[in-house]
Amino acid sequence: MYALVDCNNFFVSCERVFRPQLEGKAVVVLSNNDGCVVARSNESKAMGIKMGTPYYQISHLAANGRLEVCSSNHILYKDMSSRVMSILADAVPRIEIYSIDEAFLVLDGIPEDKLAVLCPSLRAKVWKWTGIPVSIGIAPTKTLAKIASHFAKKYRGYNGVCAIDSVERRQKALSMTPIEDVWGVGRRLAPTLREAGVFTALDYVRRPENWIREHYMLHGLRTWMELQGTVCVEAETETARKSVCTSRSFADMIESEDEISMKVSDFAAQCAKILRKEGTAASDITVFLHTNRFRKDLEQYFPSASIRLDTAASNTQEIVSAALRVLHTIFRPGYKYKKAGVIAGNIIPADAVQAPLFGFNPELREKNDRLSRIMDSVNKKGDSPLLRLASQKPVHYADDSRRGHCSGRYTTSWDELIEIK
DNA sequence: TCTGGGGTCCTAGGACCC
DNA sequence: TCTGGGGTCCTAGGACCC
Repeated sequence: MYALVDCNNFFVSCERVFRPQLEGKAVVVLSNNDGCVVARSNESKAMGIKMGTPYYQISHLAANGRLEVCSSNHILYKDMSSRVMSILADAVPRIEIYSIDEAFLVLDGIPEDKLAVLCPSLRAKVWKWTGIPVSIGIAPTKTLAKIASHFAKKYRGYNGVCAIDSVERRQKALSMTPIEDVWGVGRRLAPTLREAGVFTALDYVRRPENWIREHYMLHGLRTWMELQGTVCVEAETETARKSVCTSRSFADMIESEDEISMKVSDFAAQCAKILRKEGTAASDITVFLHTNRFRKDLEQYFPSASIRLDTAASNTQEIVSAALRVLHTIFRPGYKYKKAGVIAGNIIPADAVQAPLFGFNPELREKNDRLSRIMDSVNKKGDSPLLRLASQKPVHYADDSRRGHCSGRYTTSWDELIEIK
């Protein structure tokens, strides 16, 4: 059996832990630049505010006091997440952290009588120790556990824990689950399924295997089996990540290549820092630019290009230099850019980097790597890097992202940063 | 005026090999 | 006019997830 533990309205719940006055109120958490809604309390959901709603469309609600607004505070959310996850990890032999607010518990080998008390007590413990409310769904497959957790969240009678542990319960749950709520059925598939007369998860499993295979291929077949209780989405083995991406939308559109270069340098430096932290190196560097897709009155341009380094790298100098070279090939003047990003791909363990036979300068590589290590040790404190390349954003530049409603760093320290300043 | 960020997997089709 | 058969690998793009 699997249990899916899902934190309720996670970002909002994190904010509420430290600002209890938000309890019972309609609250939303906004994305970068206070752009759009990424988390909602039950009260704001009830007001009809949808996920992804642009903030400017609901800002009047905040102005007249009907809605509380928080800018996103990922440092806080990550810390709260690790607290929740460590409690879960202590309780069961095996846990797979699926996202910042969700984890699958692998319940194999836990006797049934213990299972019945484990999940409710775990939920109580997380609540008591962190202040985060969670819902738990228990079922033989991950896809069914997802459905069970929806029920646990939606109906108070379950007290936050719902198990799909018999054929009858499964049938009932499937019949009550709209097809678009099934894990693996997204925005694109749901409308075509409905057109084909598939409205619920039960409709879906009643279709013959061949029909599923023909229209939805391997992915659809897996979901079809999982919904019937056959495990297809296996327990994850710990896999190394394959790419790392840093990208941002800009509060204001940017036209100059110099200014974009500064941003791209920062993004590339951030990717390099993550590579080093994880003990890996990348050899594919991709840079992309976006104009503002919502401005139909402006010329649009969405370029992207990559280069492959001869030798996988993780030092800031080489990654940034590669990113700037790529940027120069795609940048075209005359456009108003709204977003840029850097992706470092083809990631390998740092100790598996192979140098090419020719054209590789080990002394230079060692020098670059050492410099990056030194930068890391100096920059360790605080989150605004003190040492950076000249191509990056100068230290005296203001943080230009919009974050008008940010909460404090209640669980992580500012002291080191203040000391440095 | 104002619209997020970061991932994974799968498939089709092209490039290349003999 | 008419142009094989079989295989692998890589990549771009599309779908999905949170």
